[in-house]
Amino acid sequence: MPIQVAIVDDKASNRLIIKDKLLHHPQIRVTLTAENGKDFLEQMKNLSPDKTPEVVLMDLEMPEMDGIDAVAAGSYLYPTVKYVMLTIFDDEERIFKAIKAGAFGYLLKDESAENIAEVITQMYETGVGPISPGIAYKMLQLVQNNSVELSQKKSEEKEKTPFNLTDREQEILKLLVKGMLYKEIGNELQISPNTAKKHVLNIYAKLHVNSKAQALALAYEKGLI
Amino acid sequence: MPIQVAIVDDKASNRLIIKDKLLHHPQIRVTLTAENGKDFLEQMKNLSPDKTPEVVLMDLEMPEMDGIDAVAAGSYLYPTVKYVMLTIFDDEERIFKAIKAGAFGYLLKDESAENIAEVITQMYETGVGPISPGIAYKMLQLVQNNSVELSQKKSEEKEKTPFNLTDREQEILKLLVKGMLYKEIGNELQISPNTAKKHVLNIYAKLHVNSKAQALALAYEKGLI
DNA sequence: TTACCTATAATCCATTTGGATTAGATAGAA
DNA sequence: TTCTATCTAATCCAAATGGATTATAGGTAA
Repeated sequence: MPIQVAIVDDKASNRLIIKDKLLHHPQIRVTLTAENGKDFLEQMKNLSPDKTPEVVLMDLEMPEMDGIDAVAAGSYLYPTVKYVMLTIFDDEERIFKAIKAGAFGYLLKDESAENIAEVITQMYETGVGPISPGIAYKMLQLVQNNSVELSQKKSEEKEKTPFNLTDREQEILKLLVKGMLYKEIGNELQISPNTAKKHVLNIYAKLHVNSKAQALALAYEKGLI
Repeated sequence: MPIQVAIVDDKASNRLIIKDKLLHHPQIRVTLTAENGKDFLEQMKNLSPDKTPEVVLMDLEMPEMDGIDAVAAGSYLYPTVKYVMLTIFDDEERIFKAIKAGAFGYLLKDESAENIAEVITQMYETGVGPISPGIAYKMLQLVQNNSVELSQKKSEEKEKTPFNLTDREQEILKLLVKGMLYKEIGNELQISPNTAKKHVLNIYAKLHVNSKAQALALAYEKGLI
């Protein structure tokens, strides 16, 4: 089955050029094109799940909604999709922002057909595309200078569950903070939505809050998740 | 002139394997091998300057002195040398420490000869190596999950409001993420709760979400707040 | 065994939210 | 001026949520 690819670019000519370049690669099929971030998100919403692209080539600069915002929303709404930023020149600053927003690679638009195809394939298989020296250098500097920490803590014995949440409750809290409905949580955990709700209300009681939004705010601020 | 490379690994077999892999690449010459960090530093001290390696492939775990300490000292004593960490498995924590200590690249030991050679070459030419997909993935996750910022804000350049939220909408998003009800938001801003709701729904439309919880999740994860 | 906790599930009811739509006021751009 | 964007506000309706309560089953501790 070919890798399903979406192209998001405001210039029709650019979409065509890239599409053409990929035409001779049978393992890749362009199944969706959009002319800006908003258009992309709207089309995604009305798409049957089996048509969901695996890799999205996303222009950085576009009217209505640019590529960074589109990736930010897209990587939240469709976390399995891999986003590759398209740039004309090496716009490191914005590429970096895009990575932070959830992009996993980038491509220069005038890349050869073979390179584009290879990046898409690699992206699909390994989860990341090649990182240019410039971006890698930036990331390294960042890590060397900024006090970024790995989310370790593996050393601590059993992490005491905050607020005495049970394992199940913690599990449900994780889904809760993703913005899921009772229905969806129940579905995810193979339990009745009523039960999911009961758990959520129990969590509220333990956290001393009384709404999803409050629970999320607390969970995020106190790092419960 | 070939790139001069050092290999530091406590297992003789590992040193041999890597050396062999590089044997067929005439542009690379292994000029120094050491079996631990201490050994490496001592050999470096007694080396004529023209024999100084340009790139050092450094194992992480070694007796006497491990790779992290060796890089820390080495990058101070010989700042022009590029240090590439060798890992068998994905040891995030220590790779990370090595970066902070001054390493500029990472390689999985079972990487192909071609990939190792390419990393060394790029390391020599550009200062950083194309990071292997596994490590790149980790770096990306790191950058994505930690709210790190690029060094400065590049002069002025008015910061673009994310998702084209208006000032009012941004103001309301701030209250939203505190877990407030429409009623409370309206009260806070001295407007009708209906108006507050309208704003909130407008925000949803711009973020392409359709619930408070989703908006909060997106806002928190993408650092809109 | 009894008592307790947890996970499961359901029901009733009031409140809140989300979606769609309409509309007035104002300010700025074309 | 006309067009457009923004902020304001309201209404109707359906869906989701929050609160309270009841109930069953399994496991654990006293």
